[in-house]
Amino acid sequence: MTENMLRQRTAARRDAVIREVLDRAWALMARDGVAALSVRELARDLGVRQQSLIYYFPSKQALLDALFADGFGQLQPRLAAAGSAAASPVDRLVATVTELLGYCTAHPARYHLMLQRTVPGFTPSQASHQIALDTLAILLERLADAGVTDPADADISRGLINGLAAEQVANDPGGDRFTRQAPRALRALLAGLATTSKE
Amino acid sequence: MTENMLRQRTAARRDAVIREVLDRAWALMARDGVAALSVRELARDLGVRQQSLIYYFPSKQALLDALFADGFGQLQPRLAAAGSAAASPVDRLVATVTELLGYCTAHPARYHLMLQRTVPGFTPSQASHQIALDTLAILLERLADAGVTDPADADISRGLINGLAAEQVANDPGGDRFTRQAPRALRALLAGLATTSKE
DNA sequence: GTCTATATCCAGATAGAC
DNA sequence: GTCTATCTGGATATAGAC
Repeated sequence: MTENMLRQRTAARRDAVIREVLDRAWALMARDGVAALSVRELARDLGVRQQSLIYYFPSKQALLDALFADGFGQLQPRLAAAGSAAASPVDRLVATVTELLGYCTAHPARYHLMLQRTVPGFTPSQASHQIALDTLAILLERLADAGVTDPADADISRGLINGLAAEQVANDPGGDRFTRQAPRALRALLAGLATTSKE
Repeated sequence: MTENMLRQRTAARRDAVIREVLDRAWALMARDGVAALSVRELARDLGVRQQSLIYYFPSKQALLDALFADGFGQLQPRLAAAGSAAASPVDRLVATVTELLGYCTAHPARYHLMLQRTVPGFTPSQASHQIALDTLAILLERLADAGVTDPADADISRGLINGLAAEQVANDPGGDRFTRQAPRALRALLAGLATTSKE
């Protein structure tokens, strides 16, 4: 067994541990809220000492940043694949938005950390922020394909999408009162924007 | 001087102290974020001991609840008065939404506490929640006057309005990139909803 | 009404043994 | 890699003097 093979094995094990830590962190956040996550409690939940986690994540900031990047790393391929069999660009946009809203409402804690971004002292690193921008780019591309090329109109559309997610998570958690309106809301907005002058 | 007059004077003084505490709390939240507010720091800022504030607010929860109610108590008359000189129901709706978005972006901390509601352990009391509902009712009434009578369409409209506020506060704080689109966005959505079937 | 003193608990981070 | 031990500082809340 060469030294290189050993290094691969230990690296793989390290990745597996990190994966488990992130999964447990998501679970705790889902249960108690994003702001309630403490490294101590996470460690207790994992059966180790708080200090041992520092070996993997040197600070709480680093842990939150890893979670942020992890969330977008999961969301991005889902958005990219959404509506691949759609009959029209608008249908594909609707499918993409439905996928996004499904993710947000199924995982309110992720929505809070990744998109709402009101977690106490947290700001994503530049690298993690880039992953978020790349993911947002998918949505903007689908919007453009559906005819929303004006940046102002894209901002409006983003607002509607984010707003449906926000209302859903805040005022009907676990339900679909707001998100189920997304297809009609989007089609109506697109139609309205196309016929409403910019005064 | 009767005992009753004395009681009034001391009650007035108590109200004045409470007013000052709330104002300083809003200022600190605006500076450091809602979640960062601590009773200790607030007391330090006011020049008293943390324990003295408990005389006015028995717990941090009570303080946050008072702030929540105070914010809606200020917002409600502003919304009620908005667009009183408007030429049409739609114009009045636009004026009301503009007022709301102006409040949210001028006071992101209030938006966070009152409408975003992701403050660690905070849930408003039933009484405070009612004030929030009464305020929301003004917006719903203006929407109905503008022709949005279908509850589903009202939900969609709420989503758009809240979403523009959320995007503005999160992605262009201090600017007006999203909120300035509100009039066009609203008019377009209303027009679109009126002509888009519910399939 | 405001204070001192204190209780109790929790957080994140560091040093260094093994 | 994980541990024990410890540091440092923060939080909310209570008891009781003045």
